Amino acid sequence: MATELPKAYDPKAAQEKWLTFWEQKGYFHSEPDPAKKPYTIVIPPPNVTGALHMGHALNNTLQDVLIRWRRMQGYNALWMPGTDHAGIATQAVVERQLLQQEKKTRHDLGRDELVKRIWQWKDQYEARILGQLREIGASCDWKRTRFTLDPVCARAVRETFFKMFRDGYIYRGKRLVNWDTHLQTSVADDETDTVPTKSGFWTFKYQVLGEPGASATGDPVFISFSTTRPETMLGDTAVCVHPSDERYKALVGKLVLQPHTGRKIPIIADGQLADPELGTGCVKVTPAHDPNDYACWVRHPEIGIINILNPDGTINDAGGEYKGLDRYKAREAVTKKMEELGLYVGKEDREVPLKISDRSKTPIEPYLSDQWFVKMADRTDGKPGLAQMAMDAVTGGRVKFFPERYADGYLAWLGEKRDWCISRQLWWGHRIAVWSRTFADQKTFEDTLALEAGTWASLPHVAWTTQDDTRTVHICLAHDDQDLIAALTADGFAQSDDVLDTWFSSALWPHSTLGWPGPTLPETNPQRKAPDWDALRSYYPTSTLVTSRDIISLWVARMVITGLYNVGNIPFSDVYIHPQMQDAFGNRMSKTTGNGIDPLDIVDRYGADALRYQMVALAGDTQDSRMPVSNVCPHCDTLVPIKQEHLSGRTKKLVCPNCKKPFRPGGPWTSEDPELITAKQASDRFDQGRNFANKMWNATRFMLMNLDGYTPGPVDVATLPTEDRWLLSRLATTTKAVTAALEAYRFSDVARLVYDFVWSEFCDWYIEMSKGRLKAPATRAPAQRVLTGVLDGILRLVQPVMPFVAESLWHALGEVAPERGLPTPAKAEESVAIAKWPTYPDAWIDAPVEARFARMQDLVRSVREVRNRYQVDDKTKLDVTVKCADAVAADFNALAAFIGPLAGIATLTAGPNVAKPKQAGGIVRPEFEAYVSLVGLIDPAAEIKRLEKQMADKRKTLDGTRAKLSNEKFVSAAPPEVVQQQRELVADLEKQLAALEENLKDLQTA
RNA sequence: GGGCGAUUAACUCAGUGGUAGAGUGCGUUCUUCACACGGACGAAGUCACAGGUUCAAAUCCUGUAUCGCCCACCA
Repeated sequence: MATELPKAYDPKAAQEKWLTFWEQKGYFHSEPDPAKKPYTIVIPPPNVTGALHMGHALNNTLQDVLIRWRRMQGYNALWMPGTDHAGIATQAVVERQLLQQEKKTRHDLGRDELVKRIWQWKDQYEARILGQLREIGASCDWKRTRFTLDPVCARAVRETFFKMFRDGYIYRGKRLVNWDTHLQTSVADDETDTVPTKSGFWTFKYQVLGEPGASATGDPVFISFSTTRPETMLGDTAVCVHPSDERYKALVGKLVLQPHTGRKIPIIADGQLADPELGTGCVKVTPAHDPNDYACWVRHPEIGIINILNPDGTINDAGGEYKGLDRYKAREAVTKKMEELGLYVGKEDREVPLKISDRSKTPIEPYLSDQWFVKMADRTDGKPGLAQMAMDAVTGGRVKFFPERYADGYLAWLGEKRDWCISRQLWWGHRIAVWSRTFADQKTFEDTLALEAGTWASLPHVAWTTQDDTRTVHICLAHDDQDLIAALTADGFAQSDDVLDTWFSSALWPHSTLGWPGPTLPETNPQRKAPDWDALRSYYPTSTLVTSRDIISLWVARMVITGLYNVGNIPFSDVYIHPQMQDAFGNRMSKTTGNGIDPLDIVDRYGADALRYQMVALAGDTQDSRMPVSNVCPHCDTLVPIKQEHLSGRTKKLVCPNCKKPFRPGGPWTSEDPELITAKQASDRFDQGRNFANKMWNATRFMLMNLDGYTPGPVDVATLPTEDRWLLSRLATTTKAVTAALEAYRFSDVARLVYDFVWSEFCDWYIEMSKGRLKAPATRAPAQRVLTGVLDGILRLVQPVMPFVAESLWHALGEVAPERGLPTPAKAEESVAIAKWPTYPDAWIDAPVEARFARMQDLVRSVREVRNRYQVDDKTKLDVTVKCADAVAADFNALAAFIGPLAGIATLTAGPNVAKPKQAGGIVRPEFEAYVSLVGLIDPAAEIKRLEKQMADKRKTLDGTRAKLSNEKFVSAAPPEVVQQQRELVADLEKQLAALEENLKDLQTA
């Protein structure tokens, strides 16, 4: 007797066992190998800010499916794992923790100490993230794990920055940034939230100066304007009206008095800034503190630009008597002064959109600051324009998007060719390697340049540029030349405090992790492997990038840019964009709203295979995919679906509808609540995957119980019975379709195809049919060979999606049938993770056999339906007579050995001339003229009603189709095969209706 | 405001011109020797709405509505 498997699949045991096994075998490590074609994926590095969520589970499962599949296909498959330092997000989370736990700011700690703390945080969360990836079965090459601040990456960042600086792509410029006054850093637009906030809408007036400062009546003339931020009046450099606004036409060009500062500022006309319909139609212009005003200043630079804020949000010297006041205090003071001067017109309460920093949760100030930029525009000096270069890669088809439509967004964004601000006022990140000195006077500036420029120009690792308006020299070093740095420092140069935008290092990820700019850098971590030119040559460009659409511009576009710029080649040929997950109500999942699910909750409850199966199943080509979430009652394990009302305002307590006990819903809680147990989260969407794993487990279990005496041997398909040929036809078809779906990134098709084949065709039909054959010695051996051979193929097909259950069953099967396979058996590989991806001969695909089998299935289902409708118990065998063509009868006879047991038929008589039995029960299914002997089991009235309804439906279809066929236009315009098909349909329906009619008569006379 | 996507059974989704599909759930039934995380059978849909193209529309076109995502804007 073969080894017996437990009755149910135990995911936990399997996961632990096979993770260790795979690692020991080293299957996932890849080395450059000229004999094999490479297939490479670099992971979108998760931020080290926290744990992985469901979006990561989706993203990484899909990558793993591709990698495992290509590995089986014989590619040299490399999946490069790693994490991202996520500058602002990580620093903010550590700073927040520092403030909460120690009541300290980063300035209390100092740069070195804070960075040290963040490294500690990083080590902790990196380990956690990599552990989570491992747990869901990600077959990454862990030896190549990278972090965006690794020396390997730092070197690439330094090199890229230097090259871009030298080539004139990087420049110093002013930029109105989102300034976080609390963290004292600029933040990106997407790192802010806009929240409606109660505030005011003030209206003031400025007095118009000029000849002779009066109206016709001699009274002073005023111009009024509205604002939501009165304190910015301190920085006003103009007031602006629409050029076609008749009310103000006469005033354009005159000056007004800014009363707080005493400045005389002009009235200008600008159609883009002022809207005559809004407010007074006149608007004040504060270029340094408002994005629109800034844009106005760019159009009218003569008005000037005045910064009134210090980095901490207090008013600076430009604010005169208001200097040192916090901006909100200044707002009051400035307003009060206007009241005193009689320039205050009014105020209404209004809800205004206020930009809040995601990280510090404090209001953002638009703030003018010096930043480093990468120039994206086309160039006139023959060097390529970066944006255009990346656009050409997509329009030229070298980089392809799946689904294609995402290319449009990519091209539209790049088409704006907006420069990329790459400096961040942070401590956590790649520090910018630029040393700068601002000279106090023009002469020293020029003298120094005259003296030093020649020296700098002669050094290949030095690039320099000047900012003439501020008399500043910027020197960029390709590497830390300590002597030069010492000399520069002695000369008054200081290194920039800024670090680079996180996306700058992420943009290099595909080539920096593969060793660019080579050669080998000494590796400090003994467990990891340093990349070199060889790796870059072998694995670059990578094959597929798998990501979600929200970072197509931030990340994908920039990888294409730097790949082309640094390596001279695209970073990847395919970009697959997967859907985003939403909750049951179409809202995006997030921890803070509590509608997300922790993937490890799912692994724990349903198993990693179930999680992965579901991720694959929902990855269709639409943008979004919904996942209803439930809380698991910690008392009685009931699933309590999350309702819309639970989400608004975060319900803190739920009562289980089943056991009536209270619990705290799962969500963004940072700690346990001793009073109220916190629920884990779940979703019954994962049932399907869990059940599927168990189904395969039990199919294998059945086989192991029936493989006594198994001997391997070749199988000649042509001589096999119909059901075997049907199964092999289905296997070959399915395998081909699965392979095609993977090639086209149609993941949901993969899940569906495999599921249907295994469950419906293999288990429900073939295994059931094999039971009889396995009992008879004469037919046992071929059935065993087909069963093991097909299961072998199934496990291979399933491995990329559900590797744990596949590996478990592979080994279980291997114990009994180590040699197996179709058509010729071979020794099975030691692991399905490295087994060959299956392919079967096209000749196996046999449409006539499938058609015959479908008829048999129809008959079986029909008889079962009758049994069920008339409540005939299973022990009662039925006699069935089928009137049909000879060919069909032959099929039935060929399959009679199975039809009987499957449908509980005692005698089956089939042929064109069979006589209807004297006491027929009813028509089994109108597709056949089939009669079942059912004595005394029919309720004629109910049956007549049912038949009439059925006949009415058929007649409707028949009439419609007949009308269609009698239409000359249809017959002439439609393709001949369609016309033929419709004719057959009519004939079929007529036959069915006639049979139903006859049956109805029988019933009426009974 | 612009772009993209969605709207098909109670739920989650397939279905791109020719008789409406699956899984879950639901109902009936079966705990007989792979699996109750199971087997068998069944009920359930004006394919969001309105026009148009076509012999023929869930499918193609136009518009409307609702929902979602991205981008821009909001003195």
